[in-house]
Amino acid sequence: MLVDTGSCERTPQACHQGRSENGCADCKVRLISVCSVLEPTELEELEALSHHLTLDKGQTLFGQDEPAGSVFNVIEGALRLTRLLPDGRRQVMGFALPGDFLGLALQVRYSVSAEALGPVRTCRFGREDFAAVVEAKPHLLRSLHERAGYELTLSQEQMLLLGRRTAEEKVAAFLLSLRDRYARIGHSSVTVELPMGRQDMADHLGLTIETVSRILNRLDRAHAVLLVPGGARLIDLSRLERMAAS
Amino acid sequence: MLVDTGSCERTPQACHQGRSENGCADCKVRLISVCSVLEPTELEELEALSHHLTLDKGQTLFGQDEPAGSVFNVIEGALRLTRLLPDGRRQVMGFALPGDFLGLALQVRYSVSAEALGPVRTCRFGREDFAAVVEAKPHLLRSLHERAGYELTLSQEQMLLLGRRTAEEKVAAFLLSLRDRYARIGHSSVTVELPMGRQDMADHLGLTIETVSRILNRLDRAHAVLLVPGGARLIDLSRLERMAAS
DNA sequence: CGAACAATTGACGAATGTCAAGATCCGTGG
DNA sequence: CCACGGATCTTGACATTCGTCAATTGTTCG
Repeated sequence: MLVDTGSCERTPQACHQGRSENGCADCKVRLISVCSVLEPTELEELEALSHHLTLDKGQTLFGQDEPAGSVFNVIEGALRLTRLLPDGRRQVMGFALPGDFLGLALQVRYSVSAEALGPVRTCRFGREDFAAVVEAKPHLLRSLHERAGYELTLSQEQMLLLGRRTAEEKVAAFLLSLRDRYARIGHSSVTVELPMGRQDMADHLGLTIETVSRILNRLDRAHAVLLVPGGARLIDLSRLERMAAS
Repeated sequence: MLVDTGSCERTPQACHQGRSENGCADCKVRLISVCSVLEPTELEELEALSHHLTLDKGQTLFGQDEPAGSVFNVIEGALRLTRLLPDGRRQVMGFALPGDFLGLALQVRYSVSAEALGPVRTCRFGREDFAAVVEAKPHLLRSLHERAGYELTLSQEQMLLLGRRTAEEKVAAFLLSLRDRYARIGHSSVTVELPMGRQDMADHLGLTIETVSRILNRLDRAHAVLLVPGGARLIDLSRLERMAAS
């Protein structure tokens, strides 16, 4: 069961806030985030509106259908983005990694909830504030739109996976896609970090926790991957790629 | 099997082109399309760049991974948007209806292929032309971005369906969501048009054609729906809603 | 050390897929 | 108008994948 220690939006006093010590100029994710399209002066303008916000493992950044008061840049850590069915069945729509922007559709309500998988650092903006900046800077909107297009492509890939792949293909494709996403943000390694638990993977892939566990261990025994605590080393990439049937 | 009579982009001479007789001013979908945010003078400007294009049933408007030469407003008819796995398994990502804009992410390649489910009329723009207009009109970009957000929400809904719903829930939810989409574009009716075949529904819901057929007929026998050629009358809405488990 | 949680493993069952046979629909051409 | 043929849809019998339930092991952290 998930630990819900409350949303930061609803209980702001529970969250560490305040401007980052050194500002946007040496932000770790500046070059991979939406901010990469901003000029130095624009960056300062945005910085004036920013709030630093950190979460601990299990904390909720925002909940599905809540009014979208803020938008966020993920600086460090990972979150899971989920949607619930009334009876409690859960679908993990995706995982947010450093450089990702949460709330990029600028919609009135959040369409998913976002929960920290471990310690997370974010850069928060009031949605209205941010929308005003976007209104004045079409190239920022353009950048958001490009990201939305990328998200759309990712979710199409995920629909193909959920609808038409077998359990083994799903797990293999998941490991490979996670590796690609880490590579995109400059963290390339044969060992893929898996900050989420087995249940999160299952809810992302439309499987049960038992099936995910069985397949991961089968891949391990077959020396296609090497399971390590909190991650998996991809040993036989070409075999995984064949398995994933991409 | 699908009839692929060739892409219009590759064989333009096979397509009826030319400006609509009466222009954008009395375009049937103007008020529900992206064009709804344009002023009369802007509309004329866009009209100058537009080409009318029609398709017959089974024709391909564009193919997955092709360079995105054009973007389209759907004026009349319906298309299926699909992605293929190398071995031929197919996922229908969605169905495009009148008022929908194809290519709204303005990406370099199409991420899906689009095939006409029946006679289709579209309004075509060269992607570069359209992008230039968008560049000059931030409120048009804003409108595209809003639509992208809506698409993102739809695809999250679909991921939840594919990953966590049972076959019966999938079919019920599909019928209801189609009804909602028709209502959105001003075509409300208890009888939902089903311009796609059973195989298309199956590939959209992550099921087989036999399962879709069995469930639709079971719903019919249970008087929850009434199957009619090319559509379904939703008899017992509240039962369907309970089934869909939304 | 021990309690709580997370992951693994096995035995079994159910939902859905597969295969195969018919029925129905629909456009075409006589 | 009717008859034909192909495509689409329906239905049944059976197979398989994956889920369910339950027990066990492993891990984390006071």
